[in-house]
Amino acid sequence: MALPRSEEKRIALLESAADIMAAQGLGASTASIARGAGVAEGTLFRYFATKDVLYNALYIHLKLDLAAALRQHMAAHDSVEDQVHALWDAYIDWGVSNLSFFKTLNQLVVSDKVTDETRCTVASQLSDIKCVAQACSDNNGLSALPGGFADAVFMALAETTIQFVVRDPANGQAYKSAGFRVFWSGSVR
Amino acid sequence: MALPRSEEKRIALLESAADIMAAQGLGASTASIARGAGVAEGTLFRYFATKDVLYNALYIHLKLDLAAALRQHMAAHDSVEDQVHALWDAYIDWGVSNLSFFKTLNQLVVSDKVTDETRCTVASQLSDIKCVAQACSDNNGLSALPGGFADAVFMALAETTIQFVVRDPANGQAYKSAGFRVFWSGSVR
DNA sequence: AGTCCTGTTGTGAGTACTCACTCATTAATT
DNA sequence: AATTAATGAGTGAGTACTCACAACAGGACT
Repeated sequence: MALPRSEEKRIALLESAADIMAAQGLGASTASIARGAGVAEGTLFRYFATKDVLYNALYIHLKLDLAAALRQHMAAHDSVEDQVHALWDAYIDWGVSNLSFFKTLNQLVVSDKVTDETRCTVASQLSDIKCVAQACSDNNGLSALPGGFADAVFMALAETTIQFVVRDPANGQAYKSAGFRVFWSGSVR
Repeated sequence: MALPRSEEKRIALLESAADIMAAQGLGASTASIARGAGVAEGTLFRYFATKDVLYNALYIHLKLDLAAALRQHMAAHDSVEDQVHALWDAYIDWGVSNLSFFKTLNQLVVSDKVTDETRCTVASQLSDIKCVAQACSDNNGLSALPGGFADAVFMALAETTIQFVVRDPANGQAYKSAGFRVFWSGSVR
C-alpha cells in the first residue's frame, strides 16, 4: 500500500454534502458537493461508490453527530421531566448551531434513499438515548399508543421550534420553553 | 374561437402532478405527469408555460381544496376549544383521505419553487379560516409569542398525526384525539 | 347538407442541457 | 520502481422545453 485513503477527505465530502443539500435539497449535484469539499468529482466516487451510498453514509454521520451532542447533556436528573427537558434543550441547541446538518438530516429521514438497514444500524447504536425516550414515553399519556408516536411528536415539535429560534433568535428562549411545554404538559396525562 | 381549452385537462394535469409528486418528490418529470393525465407532454406546456408555473398552480389548487374541506366543518361551536377541535378533525380527515394531496402540499410549502406572491394570493383567500386560528391563538399561552408559532405547532402536530393514522388506521381515532390533546392542553396556559 | 376556410388545441420527435458515473492519465508516497 | 490515490474530460441517460404539423370545431358560402 502506498497512499492511505484519507479520513479527512471523507469527512470533508460528508460535510460539504450536508451544507449544499441543506441549501439545494437532496438533488444537489455530485459535482457541486465535490467542489465544496475541494476535491475532483471522480474522487467523490472513490469514497462513495454511488450517490445512494453517500446518502446513507451521510445519514449515519449526522445521526451519530447528533447523538454525541445529546450524550454530553445526559447527566442524571431527579425527575423524568428534568431528564426529558435536558434532552429537549440539547436537541434544540444542536439543531440551531448545526443548522445545515439539521436541515439535511430532516430531508434524509423522510427520503427513501436511506435504506431500512441503515436506519436499523443507527438505531442500535443509539440505544442509550432511546432508553431515556422510553422512560419518558412510559411516564406519559402517549405510552398507550402504538410505538413511536411520542417520539414523532417530540421530533415534530423540535423541528418547528428550531425553525422559529433560527428565524427569530431574540425570542429563542421563549420558543424553546414554549415548545417543551406543549410536548410535556400536552402528553402527560 | 374554435376549441375552448378544457378545464378538465387542466385539473387532470394538476391531480396527476399531485399523485406523482407525492410518490416521487417534486422532481417528478413532466413526461410522467403528462402521461398520468393521459395527454402528450407538449400539452402540459400549453396549460403551464414552465414547470415553475405548474408548481405554483398546484400549490393554489391544493390549498383551495383543503380550504373547501375545512369550511364544510366550520359550523359555529360553543367554545373556542370545540371550534379548534372541529378544525383539527377536519384537517386530519382531509389529509388522510387525500394523502397524495397532503404529501405534495407539504413538499410545496417548504419549497422555494412557490413564490411569495402565490403564497400571499392564497392567504388572502383563506382569511376566514385564519380568523378561527387567530381566535385560538388569542386564547392560549402561545399568543404571547411572535406570530405563527401556534399555527406552526398545529401544522407540525397535524402532519405527524396524519402519518400515524395512515400507517395504523385501526388506532386512527386514538391518534387523532391524542394529537389534539397535545396541541390544546399543551398550549392553553 | 356538404365543403372550404380560419383559428385554435393537441401531438411527440427533436434540442440543448444537466446529471451520475467512468477511465485513461497524472501525482504522490514508500 | 511499484503501487495506489486523485484527477477531470468524456459518456450515456434523463431532463425541461420547443416547434412543425395533424386534428378538430365552428362560421360562411354555395
